Amino acid sequence: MLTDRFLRDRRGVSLEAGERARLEAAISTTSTVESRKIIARAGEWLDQSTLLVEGIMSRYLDDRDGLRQLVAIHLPGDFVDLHAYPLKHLDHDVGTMTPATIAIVPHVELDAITEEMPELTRKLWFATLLDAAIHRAWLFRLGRLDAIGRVAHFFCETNVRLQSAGLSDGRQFTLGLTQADVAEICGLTTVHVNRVVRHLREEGLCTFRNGKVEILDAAKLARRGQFDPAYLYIDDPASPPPPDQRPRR
Amino acid sequence: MLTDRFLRDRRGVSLEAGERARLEAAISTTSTVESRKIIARAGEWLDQSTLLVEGIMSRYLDDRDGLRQLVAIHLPGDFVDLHAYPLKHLDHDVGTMTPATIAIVPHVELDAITEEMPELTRKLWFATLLDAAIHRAWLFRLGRLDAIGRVAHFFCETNVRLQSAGLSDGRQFTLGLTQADVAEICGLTTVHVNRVVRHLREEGLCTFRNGKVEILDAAKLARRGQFDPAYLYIDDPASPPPPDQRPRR
DNA sequence: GCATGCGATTAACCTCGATCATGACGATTC
DNA sequence: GAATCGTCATGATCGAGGTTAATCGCATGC
Repeated sequence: MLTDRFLRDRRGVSLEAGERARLEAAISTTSTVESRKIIARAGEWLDQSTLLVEGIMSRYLDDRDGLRQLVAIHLPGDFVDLHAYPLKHLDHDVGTMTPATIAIVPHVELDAITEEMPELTRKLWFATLLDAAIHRAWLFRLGRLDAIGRVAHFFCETNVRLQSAGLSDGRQFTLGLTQADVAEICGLTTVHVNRVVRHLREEGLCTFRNGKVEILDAAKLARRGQFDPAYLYIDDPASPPPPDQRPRR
Repeated sequence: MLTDRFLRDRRGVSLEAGERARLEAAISTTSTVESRKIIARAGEWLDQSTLLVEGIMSRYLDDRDGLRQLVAIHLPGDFVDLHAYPLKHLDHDVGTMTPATIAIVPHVELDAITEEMPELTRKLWFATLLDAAIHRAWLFRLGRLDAIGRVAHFFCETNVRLQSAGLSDGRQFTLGLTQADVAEICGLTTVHVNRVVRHLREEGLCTFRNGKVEILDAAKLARRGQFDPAYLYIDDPASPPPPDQRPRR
């Protein structure tokens, strides 16, 4: 199903079969989009949202000189601009990074869901807040890490996210991105990303060639990028949620 | 009322009287908190959220060395950790920056609201996505602006937000923050924030003394920080939403 | 009266990453 | 086969901002 990867293995909020079916039924059309196409522009009024089925998409802001700062990248299973449902106007552009397959969900369908299925509504709400949590990790990355740490953190995050989508084995994965893309994500220049990539390779942490990332030493890479996957809210039987005063569940 | 400033003058989503009353009724307690206190820690399980009535609060992530990166500051009227309602666990700490008055809303009340009032639910959802939009502006700030631009952008944003809360006249406002706080927001050192503040003063853009900001040249300051308030979704009869293919309304 | 402490300020020094430039390699097009 | 373009690679130079440290102003407390 098109929604199979949506909220997969997320702590406590994975969809029930009925909920998934309802969401699937909300899809009006699916289509393929070529690489590097703009799907939605900042300020546009939207009455539908986009579920990413295959490929990689991004959201970004432009500066005065036309340079971009990516604020999110989206992987298969992500509801790319679900936040357009309550917001209606986006504050950024949305585009593809690679060829992509997308499914369209009209907002009128979401109206129906929010009227009838409060539990599913909370899960959709959760999905948009997961993106916000990733924004916060990116803020940490840009504000507190040096260039090497930023790239390391980004690779760690993407590895975990792709793994939960079943698209990485945890050791290597294909990311259709160039060094210039990574630069726009990490707030660096492509020249410097190139040097960072070389450094990471020489230190035996990871390699990045032809859009393919290979993790050589996951622990060291995570340490270098101060990466802790807790903010991704992924179910992992091996690492239960942190201790706290939570009632059992 | 305690909720008077919540979603005030936000494009198309201000609360109806009945909705505001319902939210007001959802408040269980109010209390005052002293400055620099932690309200919630990362990972904790939460069954209530906090509406900020008076004062300034922040959300932040710690790096390995104990340095903090602020990911949000909250002003009176903000529903500081409403995102804890769907998320249950936060990925960051929440604390006060100044003495504050807060109102507590138990999640069971929000359960009831989401069951019975889908329209209000969408507005609450909107409020959490507004915070995400601000996250994105902060990402732009950290990723694409230099030190002077970052501080300029932050002062512009805060001015507009405080103005919509009725706490700034657009020319000057009191922000209980130190230069060190601004450093944690802008990903800089306090020493450099000091240099930036001097520069902004010497250039006649704004001053920052004793936690008070005075805007000397709003247009120049906005230009220097590449600030465009669209992402704050504030109703402003003087500046209608950007042109697009939206059906009339 | 003095001690204490926080925040602002300023200087000296140095590093990280930007900028500018050049070239290699492979894929595409004509 | 030549030309073009996107991506990767690498060197040289420079400047924005970090680091360290010293000082000052001012409030608070004893």
